[in-house]
Amino acid sequence: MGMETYIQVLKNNRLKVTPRRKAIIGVFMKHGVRMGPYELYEKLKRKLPKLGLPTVYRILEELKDAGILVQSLAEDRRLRYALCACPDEHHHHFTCRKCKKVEEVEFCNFNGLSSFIEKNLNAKVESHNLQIEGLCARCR
Amino acid sequence: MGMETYIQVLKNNRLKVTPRRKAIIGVFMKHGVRMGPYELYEKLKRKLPKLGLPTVYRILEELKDAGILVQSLAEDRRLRYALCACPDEHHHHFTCRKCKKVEEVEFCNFNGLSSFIEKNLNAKVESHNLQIEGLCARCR
DNA sequence: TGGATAAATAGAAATGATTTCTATTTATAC
DNA sequence: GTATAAATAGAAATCATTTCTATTTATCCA
Ligand SMILES: [Mn+2]
Ligand SMILES: [Mn+2]
Ligand SMILES: [Zn+2]
Ligand SMILES: [Zn+2]
Repeated sequence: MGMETYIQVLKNNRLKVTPRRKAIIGVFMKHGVRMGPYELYEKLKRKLPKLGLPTVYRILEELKDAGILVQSLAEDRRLRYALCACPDEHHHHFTCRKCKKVEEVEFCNFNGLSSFIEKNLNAKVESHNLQIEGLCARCR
Repeated sequence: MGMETYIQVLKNNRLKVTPRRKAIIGVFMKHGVRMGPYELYEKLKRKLPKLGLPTVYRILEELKDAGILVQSLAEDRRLRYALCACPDEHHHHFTCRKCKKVEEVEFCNFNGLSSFIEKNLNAKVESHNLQIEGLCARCR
């Protein structure tokens, strides 16, 4: 997806198209990697010396709500975000342990899981969250 | 599993069998529910008025390392722990959104997932974490 | 094109879960 | 019982995240 598409998503969500928001999206587009608020802040403060860390936190949250980013918690329990190409289709993400690249995984055995639990526990599955880690093609 | 079994696990891990450790295990055995450090602290301070919150944090971590508890992060991003009956077998856990009961789920399509990713991304899957939520048989 | 307006932002400060530190207590081995 | 290392309480520190307020800015419209 190009920047123009993301700008349109911002507009659709009544978010102003600001230099800060474009810059943050730009960093994600450039690196294709999972990043935390402070990492983005560090990467951007050369270009935007007056950028504030709370602004980064807020923008990341807004971009998540707009469906541009997905949020996750890394093993250090801190916030991470990554671009998500198709937030409307149910899918998961694979993250490389070494380079942090995030790739879409269009595979999910939700039905099998759901019917197993339905049958064995007589419970109703309402959501599931799957985080997959490993080594990407380059890093393996 | 009974308390005696857990006491043996403590001994196997060179952890002393203290009233605090037994009390924390006891709360989990009694409730079968996912709990956070502060919740345990509150439940225990009648019986153990001198209990300190840092002690609860430390014991929970130790019990996790010993394989008695599993750690997770709830949606509020805070620590939660639950008993795990068979830490050696790969499996997942189902948590009831309403009553927080945790049940074992001996279902996992790891092979399918792994070979999908291997084929499509040419990546190597090293770990996955699946959290399943819904309503248990009683609460649904 | 410029002014009005609400949204966005910076910077300082607060928050609060979690961790660290140190003196004291306690479980365990002998 | 005593010695020992492990465990604990309580105070304090840490630090990621959030809140607050004054200022700036993107957007809309005359
Ligand atoms: Mn995605
Ligand atoms: Mn288990
Ligand atoms: Zn990689
Ligand atoms: Zn329930």
